[in-house]
Amino acid sequence: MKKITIKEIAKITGVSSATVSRVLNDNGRFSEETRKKVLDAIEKFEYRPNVVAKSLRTSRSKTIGVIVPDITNEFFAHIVLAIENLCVPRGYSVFICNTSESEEKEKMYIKDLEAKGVDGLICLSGIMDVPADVTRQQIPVVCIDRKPNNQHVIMVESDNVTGGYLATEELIKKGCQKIVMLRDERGVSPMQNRYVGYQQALADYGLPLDKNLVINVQVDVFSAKRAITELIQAGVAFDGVFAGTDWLAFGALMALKEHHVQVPEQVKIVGFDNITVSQFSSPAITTIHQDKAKMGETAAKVLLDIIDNGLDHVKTRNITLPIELIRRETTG
Amino acid sequence: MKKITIKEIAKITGVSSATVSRVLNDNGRFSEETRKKVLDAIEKFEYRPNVVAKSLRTSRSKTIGVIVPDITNEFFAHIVLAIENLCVPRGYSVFICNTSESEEKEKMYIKDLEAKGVDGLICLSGIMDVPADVTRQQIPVVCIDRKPNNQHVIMVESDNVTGGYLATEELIKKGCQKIVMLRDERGVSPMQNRYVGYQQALADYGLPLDKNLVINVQVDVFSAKRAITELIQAGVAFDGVFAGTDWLAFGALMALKEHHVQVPEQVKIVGFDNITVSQFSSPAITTIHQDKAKMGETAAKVLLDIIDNGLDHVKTRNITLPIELIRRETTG
DNA sequence: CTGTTAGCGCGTTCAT
DNA sequence: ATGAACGCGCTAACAG
Repeated sequence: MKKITIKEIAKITGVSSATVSRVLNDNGRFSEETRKKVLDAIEKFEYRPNVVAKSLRTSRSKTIGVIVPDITNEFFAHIVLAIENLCVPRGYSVFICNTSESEEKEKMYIKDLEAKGVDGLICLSGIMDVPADVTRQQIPVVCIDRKPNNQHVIMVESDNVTGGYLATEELIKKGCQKIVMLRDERGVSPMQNRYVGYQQALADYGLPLDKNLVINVQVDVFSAKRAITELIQAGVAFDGVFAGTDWLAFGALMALKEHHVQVPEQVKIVGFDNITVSQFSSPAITTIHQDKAKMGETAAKVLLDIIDNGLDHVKTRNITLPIELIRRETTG
Repeated sequence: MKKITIKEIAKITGVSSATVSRVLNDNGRFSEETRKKVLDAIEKFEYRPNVVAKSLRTSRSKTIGVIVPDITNEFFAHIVLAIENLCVPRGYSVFICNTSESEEKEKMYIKDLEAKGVDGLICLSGIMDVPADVTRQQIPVVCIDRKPNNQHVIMVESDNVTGGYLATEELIKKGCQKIVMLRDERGVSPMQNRYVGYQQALADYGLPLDKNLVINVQVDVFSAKRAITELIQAGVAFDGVFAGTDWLAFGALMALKEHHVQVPEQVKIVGFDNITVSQFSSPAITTIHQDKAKMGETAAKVLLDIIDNGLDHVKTRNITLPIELIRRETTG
């Protein structure tokens, strides 16, 4: 069965295609009678506008692109889902693009999305800056969880400094004196801010900053496990771990359990993100909750706002979302 | 900066737009000299073809749609990632659509994707049948992990019967006599097949099928936990649990731990899927590994094959992928 | 090897 | 309130 076009609907109803178009887009300048006729025919013949043609004509694709490092990462998946849940009801479709943490892929995807004529872009926790020739194209861009150098880019992130502070404070208040921090070796901005919070808390409570306890790791369970194992084997004394992500916290927990270090009795742990692993591990991991849904929703809202009303219309270029300490067993 | 078009490249290089198009698509019928000229101009002016116009002209969008119940579900996320990893290098983009398990949304998305002119569709573990008016449109459809009624739909799934068999057999061989099965109350086809395997194994080893041990639950941790808790409280005797998914297995484990039932000493557990929760829970859960990457990859491969060569070209309409028993601590 | 022409399906003047 | 005509950017058929 061939697809039916606007022209055929016009012929069927005995009006011109222009009129059908007007009815379709509710542009006025048609009588109630013709509206009925046209709508009936559309219903009857199951007409669907060809969005490609529409897109070519209007040069608006009603589509946005999302660049994400890894969709199998629960944290990102929740954000992406929130973006979609906001955009689709407003008539926008979403291209989700996995970069697998590859800078090259990221660049490739952005160019590709540009060629596809997306109306806007959301970049999640990306590595590189948004290419200048993209932003020059006037395509609105909103970044989540990453500080780009481009000035004219909007940014949405959690209050990582406060998060780092609360995490560290919790450990201190529960009696920890020597607190390890496990952080992303790449020194990305969110992790850097968590580290700032860590330092502030130590300072506020009169604890020294011991650089030997600040460990840079790759962001995966086993790197964390290895790092903590090495610490134990080297005989380094510590009684608390602030892990930059829940997976790092879990890796730390694995290492401690394996060496029969009691958690939380001998060592306490706080993670970051509040993803399921922290909820369901045993003992359950105290963590800093990031409102992933809100992050995605906010970014999408701002982006659609820019698309509709222009960049100048937006007041705040840096949106910081509150975080929350979730107390569980590892600081019990 | 305005976007540059093929016509302008033509003017600049002093050839016709048709020739530029030929060079662009490597369609032959142009000299090496003009190729150079055109390519240079393209490079210099950073020309990018307008894929929307191309799409309108060729009525091929180089885009496929993926319908998925929930992208935050690790199992689905891995499949989707595999699909994308296969499609993108072959020049196809992927629309990922979350139905949130809603039949209405699923229907809506499929119509939407149709209007967008996707070249093909992959449906993941969907609830309803693919609407007839979509398949009538000749849009190729491949389903993963779900048995649709439509005859002309290709199907990719794990060998769930064997999976159910191996899971149950493992429990039996480790000494279990009264094996609970936790399964999806909706009776979807993959789960049904796992149940068939469960029955076969029981029969082969001369164990009776006790309907009281076959429990229908919603597919989430807490439903499983509740179901097992009720079983314990009701004083039902059992020494093994075959859970239809790893999350169900984990819920069962939670309930058993809470009631101080030793796992695996008193009750053994086998899950299904092999996702991280089974790997990292303590004790780690024995499970049936599904090759998610392969599932996504296979479905995508077949779909692109149909798009390129037509449906008739495909030999097997039902593709079954092997599974594997992963022994861990819950059957230790 | 290359240019001319004719749409793909739609929205949008500019008429009436 | 409605229709005719044009063109968005591109590819395919035909002519040379």
